Amino acid sequence: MTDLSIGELSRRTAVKVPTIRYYEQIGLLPAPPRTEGRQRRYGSDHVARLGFIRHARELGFEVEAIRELLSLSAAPERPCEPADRIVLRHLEGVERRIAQLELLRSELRHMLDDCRHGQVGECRIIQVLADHDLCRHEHGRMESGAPARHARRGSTRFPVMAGPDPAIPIR
Amino acid sequence: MTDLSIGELSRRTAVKVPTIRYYEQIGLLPAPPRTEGRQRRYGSDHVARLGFIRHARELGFEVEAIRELLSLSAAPERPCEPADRIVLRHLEGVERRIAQLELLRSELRHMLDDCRHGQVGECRIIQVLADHDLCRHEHGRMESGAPARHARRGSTRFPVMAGPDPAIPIR
DNA sequence: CTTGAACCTCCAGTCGCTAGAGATTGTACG
DNA sequence: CGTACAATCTCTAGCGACTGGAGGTTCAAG
Ligand SMILES: [Zn+2]
Ligand SMILES: [Zn+2]
Ligand SMILES: [Zn+2]
Ligand SMILES: [Zn+2]
Repeated sequence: MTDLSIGELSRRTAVKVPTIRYYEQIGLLPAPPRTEGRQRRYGSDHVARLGFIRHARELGFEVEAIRELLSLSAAPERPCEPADRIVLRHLEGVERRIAQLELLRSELRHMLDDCRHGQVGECRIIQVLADHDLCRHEHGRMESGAPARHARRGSTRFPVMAGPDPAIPIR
Repeated sequence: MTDLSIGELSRRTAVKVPTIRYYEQIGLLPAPPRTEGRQRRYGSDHVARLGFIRHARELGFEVEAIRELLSLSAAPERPCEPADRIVLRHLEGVERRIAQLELLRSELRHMLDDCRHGQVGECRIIQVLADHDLCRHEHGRMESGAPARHARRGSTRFPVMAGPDPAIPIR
C-alpha cells in the first residue's frame, strides 16, 4: 500500500490532478479508497493503470480505445488480436491525418511562395482563399453532386461585419 | 440580389444550415436581411464570404484567424504582410503537427511489428503501453524534473473497473 | 386553401480536459 | 494543542467548432 494522495499520484504519473478526477468520473480509473475526511488515497496499482492511460493518450488513443485496451489487458491468456486491431485502426487514422496535413502543408507553402508581399488586393493568399478554383489541392471535392460552383473572379467583395444591422424585412 | 434562402446558400457553399447559423451567431457571417416571417435571405456577397470561410476552414485555419483574414481582405490597398504572417504561423503549426504524427506513426508501426499475435500476456502492444520505458519515441520527456519513474516490469496488473466499491475509509 | 418541406429559436451534446468558486481536510511548526 | 496554510473536496462552467433535436412557424406549390 503506497497510499498516495492525489497530488502525489499526479507528480508520479505527470497527470494533472483535475484530469485524474476526470478519469475517475468517466470510469477510466477506479475510485480509490478514501480517508475519513473523504480524500482519495491511491496504491501502486493505480499508479500503473494511470501510467498506462497516460501513455496511451500520448500515443493519441481515444478514451474509448483506452477503455478497451485496459479491459483486454486484464485477460492475459486471451488472444491479443483485438488489441492489435485497435492499434491498427488508430495507425490508419494517423496515416490519413498525416496525408491530409501534407496536402495542407503544400498548399500553404504554395500560397506563401506565390505571394508578392505587396498589397492585400494582389495577395495570392487572399485570392486563393476567396476562390477555391485557384487552389492546387483537391479537398472538398469528395462530396460529389453540387456541380459547377462559383466562377466569380477578380474583386473580392464580402459583406463587411458592421454593427448588427436592423434586419430590414424585404418584400 | 440573389435572395437565397439558407438552404439554397447551404447547397451552393456546401456549408450545413446549422453551421451557417452558427457562423452568424459568432459574428463570422453578417446577419442577412429577413423576410416578414423572419426567414433569412442572402445575397451573392454572402455566398462569396461564406465560400472564403469554408475554404479557410478546409485549410485548417481557426475561426479567429479567419476573422482576421476577412477583415484584412476588406482593405485591398493595405500591405498583405499581416495575412502572410497568419498563414506562416498556421503553416508552422501544421508542420509541428506532422512531425508529431510521424513520431506516433513510427511508434505504432513498431508496436504492431513487434507483436507476435499470441496472448495478451506477451503482447508487445500491451507491454509498451504499460511501460513507457519500452517505448522508442521521446514524447513526454519535455517536462524535465520528476526523475526515475517506474521500473516495474513483468506482470501488468491494474485495479480492474468493477462496480463502484463502497469507498472504505482507511486509517 | 391545404399541405408539407423548409425554416425558426433555443438548448444540449460532442471530446478531453481545464479552471474556478467556495468549503473542508491534512499536516507541519511552534 | 492550536494555528496556519497548502492541499483536497464537490460542483459548475468553459474551451472549439460544430451537430442534432424538440417544438413551433412560414413559405411556396398545387
Ligand atoms: Zn500576401
Ligand atoms: Zn483549396
Ligand atoms: Zn499483440
Ligand atoms: Zn511512449
